[in-house]
Amino acid sequence: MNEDTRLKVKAAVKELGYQRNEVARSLKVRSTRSIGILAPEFTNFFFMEVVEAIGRVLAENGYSMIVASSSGSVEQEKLNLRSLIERNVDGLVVMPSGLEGGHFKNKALKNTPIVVLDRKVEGIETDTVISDNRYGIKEILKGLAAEGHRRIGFIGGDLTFFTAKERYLGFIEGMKELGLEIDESCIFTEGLMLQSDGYEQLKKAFALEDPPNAYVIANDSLHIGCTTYALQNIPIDVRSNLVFATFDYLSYGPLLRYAHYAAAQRMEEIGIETAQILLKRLGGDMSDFPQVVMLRPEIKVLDFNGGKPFAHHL
Amino acid sequence: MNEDTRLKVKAAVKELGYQRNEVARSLKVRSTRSIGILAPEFTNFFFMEVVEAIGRVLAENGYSMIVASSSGSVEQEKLNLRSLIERNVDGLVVMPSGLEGGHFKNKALKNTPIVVLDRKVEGIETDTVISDNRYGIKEILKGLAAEGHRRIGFIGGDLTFFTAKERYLGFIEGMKELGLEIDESCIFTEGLMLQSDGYEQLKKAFALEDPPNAYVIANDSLHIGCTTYALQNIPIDVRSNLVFATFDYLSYGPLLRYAHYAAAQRMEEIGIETAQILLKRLGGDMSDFPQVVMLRPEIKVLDFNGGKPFAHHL
DNA sequence: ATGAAAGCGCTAACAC
DNA sequence: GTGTTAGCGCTTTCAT
Repeated sequence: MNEDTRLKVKAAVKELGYQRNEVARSLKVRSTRSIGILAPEFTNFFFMEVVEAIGRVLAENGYSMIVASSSGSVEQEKLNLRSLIERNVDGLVVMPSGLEGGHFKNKALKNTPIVVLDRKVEGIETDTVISDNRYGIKEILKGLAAEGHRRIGFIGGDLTFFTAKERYLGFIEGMKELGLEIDESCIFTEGLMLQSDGYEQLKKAFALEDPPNAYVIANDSLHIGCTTYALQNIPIDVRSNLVFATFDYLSYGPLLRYAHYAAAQRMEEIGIETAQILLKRLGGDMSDFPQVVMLRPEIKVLDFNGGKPFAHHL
Repeated sequence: MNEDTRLKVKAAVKELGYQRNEVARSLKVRSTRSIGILAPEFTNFFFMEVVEAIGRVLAENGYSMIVASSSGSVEQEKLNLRSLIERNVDGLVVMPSGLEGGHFKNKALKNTPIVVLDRKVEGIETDTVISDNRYGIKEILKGLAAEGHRRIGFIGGDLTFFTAKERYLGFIEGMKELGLEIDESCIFTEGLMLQSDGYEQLKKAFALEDPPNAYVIANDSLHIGCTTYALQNIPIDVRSNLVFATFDYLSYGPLLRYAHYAAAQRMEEIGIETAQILLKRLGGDMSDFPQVVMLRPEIKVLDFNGGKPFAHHL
C-alpha cells in the first residue's frame, strides 16, 4: 500500500478517534476472539490463580475471557453454557460443577475446543488439565511416615467428587505401599471439603478414644477448618503434637501451624498449560486429542513448622 | 400470533437445536448485554467476592461479564479498556490500577456507564462504591483503646494509594479523637500493603527499643505477613502479648491469632450495590449521578482470640 | 398475522 | 494499489 495513504489513514483514525467494532468483525469472520470460562464459583484461590494465568496467555494472543460462575449448580452451569454459546465464544475452559458433562455435547460446540480443568468429567472426550492428586498425597504421606508416624488419619470429602476420590485413593494406595495399617475409624470422607467440614471432621477424630496425631488433609479449606478446631478446642499440650500433611499451599500457608508437608498445586503452570492447549486447538492443531495433562504438585517441607526433609521421588 | 404457528416454531427450534446468534443481534441493536470488568488482579479475595456478587445480579438480568486483569499496570489497563470498548460492552466496572483515570474519558464511552470500585480515581466523574475506610479503622481502634492500650502502632502502605491513605487518616483522626498520643516511630506506611510488607514492617517495629504491643493493621495481606513474622521470629512470651486490630476478615481469619478486632468489608453488598447502580444507569436512570456509595464495614470482636466487646458506634 | 426487505460495521473477494 | 460490493444473522419497519 502507498506509504502516503497509510499515514493519511492513520491520521484520520487518530483524528476521529476511530475504534474498530469487534462485534461487526466477529459476525463477519465467525470468530469472537473470546473464550468462555465456566467455574463453579470465583471465590476459590486455586481457580483465581489459574484464571489469572489463563487470562495473561490469552490476552497476549488477542483473546478476551467471558466468565460465568455457576454457584456449584449444574442447572446454572447449563444456563451459563447456553449464554456462552449464543455469544459464539471461540473456546471454552470448564471447571465442571458436576460429574456428568453431557450438556457439553451440544451441536453448536462441534468446532469449539473445550479444556476441562481440575477434574475429569464423564460422558465427554476433551482435553483435560489436572494435578496428579495421587502422587501428591502419596509423597506427603511419605513425609509423615519418615517422621515415624504409623497410625495416620485422613480428612477428605465425599468420594463422588473427582478430587476427593483421587486423593482418598492416593492415601489408601500410599499406606499400602508403605506397609502401614489403615484404621478405618480415622478416615473421614463426608462433605464437600469445605472449611466447616474440616472443623467437624477433626472434632469427630478427637471424639475417638485414641485419636491419631498425624493426618493427611485433602485440601486447603479442610486444613483451615482442622487448624481452627485444634486452636480453639484442643488443649495446647495435645495439639502441639499434631502433624498435618496437606494438599495446596497458599499465601496464608505460614499460619497453618501443624502442617509439616504440603503438595502445592502448580496453579500458574496449570493455567498456562490450559491456555496453550486451547490456543493450539484454535489454531487447528488437533494432535494428541484428547490430551490429558497431569501436573505433579510441588512437594514442600515446611521446616518452620517442624517438617523434616525426607526421601521423596523414590 | 397464531398459537399453532408458535408451537410449530418451538418444535423446529428444538428439532434443529437452534441457538440465537447473540453477535448478530448485538450488531443490530447496538447492545451486547455484556459488562466489562477491569481489575488490577484476580488473585485478591476482596475482588473475587465482589465479582461473584456482581455476576449473580448481572446474570439475573441477562448480562455477561468480560473480565480483564491489568497486573497492576496502568498501561495494561489502557489496553484492556480499549479491547472492552471494541467489544462494545454496555457498561464497565473498574477497580482502577492507578490514581488517574483520564483514559476513561474516551469518546466511545460517552454513553457507557462506569462504576468505580474500592477506590476513588481522579480526573473523572463516575458512580463509585467504596467501604467507609476511616469509620472502620476508627472503630477497631476504639477496641484497642478500650482494652487500655495507649501506645498503638500502625502498619499500612504507601499513602499514594487511596485505601492506604484513607486508612492512615482514619488512624490519625481516631487517635486524636481518643486523646491518644501518636508515636511517629511506630507508624509504617511503606510498600504496597502486601504480605511481605507486613512481615518487614513488624520486623522494623520489633527492631525498636520498645515496640508497642498493639497495632492497627491496614489490610489482610499485611496482617498475614505480621502474624507470620510474629510466629516465626518473636519469642512466645513476647508475641502472646500482641494485639492486632485489622481491616478485612476472610475465611482464614480464625488463624490470625493476635487479631482482637476486625473491620470486615461487606463484599457481597458492595457487589450487589455496584451491579444495581450499573443496571439503573443502563436503564437510562441518571438520578443522583455521580453517586458515591460508602458502605460501613462490619465491626467484629474476635472473642476467641481475646477480643472484648466495647462501645463502638459512639 | 405473516412476509419481504433494509441495514447494523465489518471483511473478503473481485474488478479495475 | 484502489474502489466496489456482497453478505455474516439478526431486528425492525413497512407492506400485504
